[in-house]
Amino acid sequence: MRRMTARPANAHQARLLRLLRDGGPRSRAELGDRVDLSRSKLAVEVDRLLETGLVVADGLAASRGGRRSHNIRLAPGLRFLGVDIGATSIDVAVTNPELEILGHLNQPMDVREGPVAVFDQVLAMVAKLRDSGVAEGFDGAGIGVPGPVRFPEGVPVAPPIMPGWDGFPVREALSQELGCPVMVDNDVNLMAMGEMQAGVARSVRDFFCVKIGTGIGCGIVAGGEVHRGTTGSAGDIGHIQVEPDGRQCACGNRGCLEAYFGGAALARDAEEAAREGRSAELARLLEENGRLSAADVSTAASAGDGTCLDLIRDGGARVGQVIAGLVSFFNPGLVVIGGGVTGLGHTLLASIRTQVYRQSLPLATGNLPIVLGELGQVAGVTGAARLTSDHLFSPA
Amino acid sequence: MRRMTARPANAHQARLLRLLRDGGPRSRAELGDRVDLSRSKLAVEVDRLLETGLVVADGLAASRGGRRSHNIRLAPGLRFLGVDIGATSIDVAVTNPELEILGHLNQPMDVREGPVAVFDQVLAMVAKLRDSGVAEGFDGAGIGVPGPVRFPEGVPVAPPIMPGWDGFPVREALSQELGCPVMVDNDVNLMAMGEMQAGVARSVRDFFCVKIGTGIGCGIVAGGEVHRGTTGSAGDIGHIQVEPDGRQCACGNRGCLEAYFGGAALARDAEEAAREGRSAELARLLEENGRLSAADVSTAASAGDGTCLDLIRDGGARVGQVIAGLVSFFNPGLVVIGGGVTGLGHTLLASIRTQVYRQSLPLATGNLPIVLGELGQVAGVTGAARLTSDHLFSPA
DNA sequence: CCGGCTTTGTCCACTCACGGGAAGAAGTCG
DNA sequence: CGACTTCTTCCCGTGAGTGGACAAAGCCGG
Repeated sequence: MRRMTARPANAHQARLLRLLRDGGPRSRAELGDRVDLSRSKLAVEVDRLLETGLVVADGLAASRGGRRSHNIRLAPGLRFLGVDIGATSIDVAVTNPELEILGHLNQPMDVREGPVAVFDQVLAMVAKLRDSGVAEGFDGAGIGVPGPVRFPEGVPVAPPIMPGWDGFPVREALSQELGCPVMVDNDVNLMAMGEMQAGVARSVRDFFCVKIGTGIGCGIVAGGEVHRGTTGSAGDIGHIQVEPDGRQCACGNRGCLEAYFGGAALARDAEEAAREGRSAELARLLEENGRLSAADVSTAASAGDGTCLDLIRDGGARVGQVIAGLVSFFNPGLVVIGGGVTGLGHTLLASIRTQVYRQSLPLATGNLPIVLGELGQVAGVTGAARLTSDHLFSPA
Repeated sequence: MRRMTARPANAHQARLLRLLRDGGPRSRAELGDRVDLSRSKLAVEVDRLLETGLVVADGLAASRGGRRSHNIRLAPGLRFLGVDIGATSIDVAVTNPELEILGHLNQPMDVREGPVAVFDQVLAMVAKLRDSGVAEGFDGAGIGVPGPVRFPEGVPVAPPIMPGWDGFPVREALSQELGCPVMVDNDVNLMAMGEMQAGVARSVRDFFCVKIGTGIGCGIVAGGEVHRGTTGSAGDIGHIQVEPDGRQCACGNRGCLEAYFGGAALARDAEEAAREGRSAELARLLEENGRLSAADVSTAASAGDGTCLDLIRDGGARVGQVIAGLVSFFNPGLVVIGGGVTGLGHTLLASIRTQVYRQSLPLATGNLPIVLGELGQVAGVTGAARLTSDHLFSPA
């Protein structure tokens, strides 16, 4: 099953490949308009790409007033695999060379079951996608895990919520199984890359992406590049203190953001509210399922449950408080909110916005959009595919 | 007085110039070891640099076992000017091409007197340095101002503590007066560049630099590059909230960091303590001078005054609280503390460290040095010179 | 349908950057 | 003083890249 996908031989070829990826098929002439190369040079490079099979000719382009040009597109058989391992579920998707999703699967699974069980699941899902006919083999794969990663080696380091994964050679193992190059990164970084590729953050060079799921993390993009930090733990904002001497947090400290908001905290608060009789709706749902989740809060809130709306507003204010600080520090051009709890939608967003606009200085917030991510569940896998293709479409 | 300093013609020449700047004079052979160029190519580029006068031959190098090599150094007549405008004082310095300081002046001055008055002062100081013989003209100048700057244009934008400077064409005006290219940046960014050039942050690629002076700011370096943010206000951490519904701050919000710590807050707290009779030492100093400053607190603290030590410890804890959050977010490899109040020294540092190490996650703090800046008062001007030479030593 | 005009693709000769060999200059060391 | 090493210069071969010329292909008006 091993594929040896060719790699561009130089920066020019890499540039051309990325243009074709992000802008779709184009004529040679249009490519020429975009890159600063002489016509002869361009012809040579395109010919070489055609030879290696990375791009193919694809019919004639529309005329621009003279002789018609031949269209060039990325080899349509190229396939990228994106895997997004969340705390409680796994997403797997296959994309074409333009990073459009051809097939997508989602399956609940607790990451704490450990790398072996998770890998089995991932491989089963990959097999299923393969059987559905969208791909035979892969030219590259990207995988996101919910914890810090030593990026160059592709190995998780000291991940708090995924015991058993510390030091597990994710890249190595997956590359072995799939027979293609594999990139490993933190799931929030991939979400940020996804939104940069196909979502709200297209053409934004400095932004961050707050993912509120079971935990809370943040992908940082500075100058168009993902900032991973010295040990790969940049963006780990779930344990920033929001309340001195506040609630006990699982990490051992007190008053962490995650002790007040995020899927886990929200579920706990909801159960408490249900038991204390503060919300009939929640009590009913608790009775029904035996336990409550963030989704239940979302449901009840849309049904107009006041207690739930308060929970969301309070949580949004906490997150907003943290984001306000980070906005002052980083001065981004955009803030994206994503992750599982985006079901909470505009109530949450409004609450976050209020807090940020009130607390940060006008110069930093003056023209700062705070928006929900566009890609939802596929942000991570899209980002994974982007990371992979960025790597493959760079000089060998 | 106008000088037309030559610029490197290509990236190779720029590389060589920076090597000579940061590593001092070297032989052609040593240069060859550092850059990936053939002997012939290197010889050609060095010859061209010699022709333009940017570098000069300078005697013979020590033998490495064979024929002795000719030393090459940057033209010793090159002069960079660094200007650091603080809230309450101005620093001006002249450096040689290796960015070593040849002459340095400091003068108290309130930035609120406006750009015209400040410029007069700066030009007077420059003239004084010129008269002292360290320079005749300048090949480039860098200037730091205590507020956000639109970097490409070299213009301050909406600076809270320097009314009258908004939109003042600093680059334009200074360039006119000095007859050389001028770069303008935020003072904390320059401090960070200074520490990166000649201080504790040499060879660190991701760090930030917290400057505690009258206000509190933070220079951010990501991937070896200063991060300025979308509107140039990145690092403006003085108004991050540390206490919900806390003290009223001059910015209109409540509970800002600067309402609790920094030169202004410290002076106010000290005067209050003196009036309330909590510190005999402070009361004496207040009587003597009519008012108190951060420096007085420092003096009293070294004399063992308990109230002052408490003030410093409390302030350090507040700053530490903010830094802890930023460390989680950014995961730097180093945190540098600088600015006027570093006179408070190790009491402050200890307090900050305690807070950060306690509050941030082990992975981010495990190997995170938190240190005082090495350069003190010359950090800003050194950074200004560095910024300028970076610009001059890049392809035209 | 034909001939001018535009755009695109191919070819070719010229230039120039670059690398590496050779030889000479300048030192070291025994 | 001679063998060896290191550094510098000279020179030529290679190959990449550019720009112009020309051919091919299409549009459009007559």
